[in-house]
Amino acid sequence: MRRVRRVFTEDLYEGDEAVPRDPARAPFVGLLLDGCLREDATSPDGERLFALTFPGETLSPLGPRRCRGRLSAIGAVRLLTCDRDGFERIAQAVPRLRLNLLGLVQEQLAEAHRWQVLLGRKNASERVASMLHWFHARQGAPAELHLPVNRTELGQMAGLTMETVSRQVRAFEKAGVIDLPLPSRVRVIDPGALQTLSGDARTQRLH
Amino acid sequence: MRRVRRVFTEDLYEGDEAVPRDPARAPFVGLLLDGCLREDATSPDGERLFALTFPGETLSPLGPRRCRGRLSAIGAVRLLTCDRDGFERIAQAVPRLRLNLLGLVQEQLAEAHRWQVLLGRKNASERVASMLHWFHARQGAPAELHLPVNRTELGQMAGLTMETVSRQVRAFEKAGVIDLPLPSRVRVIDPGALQTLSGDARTQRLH
DNA sequence: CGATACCTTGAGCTGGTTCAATTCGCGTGG
DNA sequence: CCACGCGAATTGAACCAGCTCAAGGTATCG
Repeated sequence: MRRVRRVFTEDLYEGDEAVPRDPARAPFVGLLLDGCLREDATSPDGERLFALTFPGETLSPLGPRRCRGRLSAIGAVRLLTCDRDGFERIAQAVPRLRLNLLGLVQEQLAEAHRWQVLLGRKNASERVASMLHWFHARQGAPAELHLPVNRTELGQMAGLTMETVSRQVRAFEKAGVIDLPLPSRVRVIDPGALQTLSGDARTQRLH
Repeated sequence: MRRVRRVFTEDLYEGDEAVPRDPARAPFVGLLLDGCLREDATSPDGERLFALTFPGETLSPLGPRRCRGRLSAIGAVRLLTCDRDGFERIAQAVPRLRLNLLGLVQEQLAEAHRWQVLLGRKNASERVASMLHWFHARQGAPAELHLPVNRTELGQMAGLTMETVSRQVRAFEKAGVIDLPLPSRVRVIDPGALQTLSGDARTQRLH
């Protein structure tokens, strides 16, 4: 444990500050302690929000392809990081860490596949329900879930327009599944209904 | 090299035969020598084609989430595989292999992100052009690209119906970008046009 | 030849986009 | 405190890309 603490450093970022991704300087692995991170992909027509990271989630090492995206802080961020050399040093002592590292990337792969299903097979209502349900679960199922991004950016992640996102969110509010004291604050009244609306309740139950 | 050959085994599969994925028995890493593999995801409403593997591409170890999908052969398949124990043994001798293993999973992550962009941001024409262009490149840019799956399955991957896939493919044929001696055989006349039509030509060039 | 499985094409429908107003939350200055 | 302004969210209405449904067309095989 002492060894781990020597190798990891706690980095602080302000809102909109970029987290370095250049393999030489960037964190090799990271654990998000506080705040949110956003990953923007650079596409031919400007940047678009691609993924969010919530507290307790990890950053895993990036392959050469992945570096194209921008990673930046939303609000104040505390990030526990470790560079490649540091990781090599503790991995030498604790070989099991290498397997954990593989698991980290695999978890991201699973996440990417969930988005693939969302984008490939779900309609607008299911997409928005899925996002709300995922974010709610990933934030530890709080009474009030915080949306760290606006409707346009939710739309970018789900492949929808801001208008469609807004309509679906309001529909859930009218249906009594959520309450919206503010556009960015969502009180989840019925998490089960959200999951059902997301269209993958059965898969979850079968496993 | 001799050590590698002792650890890897060459497995043969027939068309539609399933490749084991149980983490205990499944190939831990694999190199596809001949034929094609398909990966089907089990969703609430039946199985759907998720991804294809072409000769020369690799199979990487699966996280617990990923095992839900079915991996099976399309036609006659030669697969060079290695189980977890075998991998541990040679990795002990050749530490660099561990990093390559990570790179393998990262490559899959990059691929998943390409599909995420396709499904989230592209229209039908761009999706079909992207698929054709990717498959063409991954098969080594042959004069005649082989589509190992039917229109319905192309549609499942791209989030389109078989009819839309058919219409777009015919449109490319009429535009003189491809030729279709048979529905499953695509002579790529103008690979550059395919890439332009796919909508990510600029990104490619910038890098 | 007939059967089968896949592909193609057409016609209408519709979910989601687009475009164009409002409306809301909130900081600012009078 | 209230009017004002601004950015985001919401709402409405028209439109259209892709879906659905239906009717052939075509390669392959026994």
